[in-house]
Amino acid sequence: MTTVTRVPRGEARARLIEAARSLVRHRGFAATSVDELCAAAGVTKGAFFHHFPSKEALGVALVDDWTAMTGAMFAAHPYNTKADPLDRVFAYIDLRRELLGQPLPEFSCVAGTTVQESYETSPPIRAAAERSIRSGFDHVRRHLEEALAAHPVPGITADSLAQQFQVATQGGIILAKALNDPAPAREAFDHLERYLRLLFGR
Amino acid sequence: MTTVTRVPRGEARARLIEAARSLVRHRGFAATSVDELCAAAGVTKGAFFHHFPSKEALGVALVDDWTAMTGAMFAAHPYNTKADPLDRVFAYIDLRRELLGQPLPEFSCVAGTTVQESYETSPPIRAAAERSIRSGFDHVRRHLEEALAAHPVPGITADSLAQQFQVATQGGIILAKALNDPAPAREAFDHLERYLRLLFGR
DNA sequence: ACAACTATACCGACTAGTTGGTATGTAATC
DNA sequence: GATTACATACCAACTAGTCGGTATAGTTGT
Repeated sequence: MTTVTRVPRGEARARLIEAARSLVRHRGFAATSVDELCAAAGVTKGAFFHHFPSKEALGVALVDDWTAMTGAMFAAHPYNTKADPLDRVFAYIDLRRELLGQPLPEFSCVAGTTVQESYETSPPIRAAAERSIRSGFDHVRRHLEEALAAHPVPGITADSLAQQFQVATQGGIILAKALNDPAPAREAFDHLERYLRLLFGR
Repeated sequence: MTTVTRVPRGEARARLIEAARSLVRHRGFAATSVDELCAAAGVTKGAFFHHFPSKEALGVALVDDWTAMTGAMFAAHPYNTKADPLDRVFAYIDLRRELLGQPLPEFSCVAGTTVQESYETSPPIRAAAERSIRSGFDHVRRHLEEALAAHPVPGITADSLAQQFQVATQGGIILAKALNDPAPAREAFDHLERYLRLLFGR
């Protein structure tokens, strides 16, 4: 007697995205089949193609959901309340380092993983990844703008500095995957912090 | 009358790796089929499985070939002859920035792309990517060791600093792919150079 | 010098299983 | 009673990998 615990009506879409987030982080997008996705979500193919016109469309939805998820997480964090903008930036770095305590597939970035496979093959997914990455450095950019307004550094823009946060994040993840060790990802933030302290004279 | 220009005997293996390098950079490993690989190399499936026991084996060969290729390229470059180790490091950064002048798929890193898809699904490919990444920062590490010996910086090791070169490289590539623009990759090296100048007081 | 043998390099048809996607049906909800 | 939210059965195309065969190069005995 197999207990057919069905996914409650209305939850299929969310479950599919959840399953996709996990599977894509572990295996990548191309290597994850629609059938696997459905099995992991506890849903049939009918449900899949009811909610998404294609696998590609799920990819876009996945990345956009990721953008919203991470955005909400960073926006809700108490580090935003600190008075000094540079303190907020350093607290943000602390937060990112904390995230690296989880197992590797748990801190890997859905947008970063996805864009590697789709930047040429799927414009819609690439565009979604771009939105995600941009939203990522928009978070720090505001704090950096404030910090630079109070303490200008010649030749440095908030924009290009904010990009370095994503460079450290994404580069750190790849190193961690290649060396099978989260340490280099952590060190990437150590160096970024030191760089900022040198720039701002802290 | 179709001119069946056959690949000369003995070249099939090299052609397959060449084709793989190109296709993987454009589409990723999982999304590239063995049939596509053979077609691009101008070779049949018999040749493929004569030289490689599996698609995974080709992946390993591809990444190892990549390691040898890039290693030889950096080793042969004139920047190695400069007297001052830090000058060598800066010249290396210049070289990397120059490479970013090519179209995106041409400067993307085979190891970085591959490890994203295979770090959990294929231990042999992940191991090959690890070799590649390590060989990548071994190049700069020697120069950094010399530079640090002459001008020690408290709390900084050549190893962890060398890793930052790969972080900048890999992170820059992902940003470039996501934003569809090589500029952030170049800026990653600008910031890395400024960081080094601050650390070493140049 | 040449035939006989062996090993390597490659060809191309085939297969069993998987792929993304569809067509049609049915139960719940508005 | 119409729309939404699924389930099930199905399909053509493609997947990695196999297998019997052939063409070429190297080796060896005479």
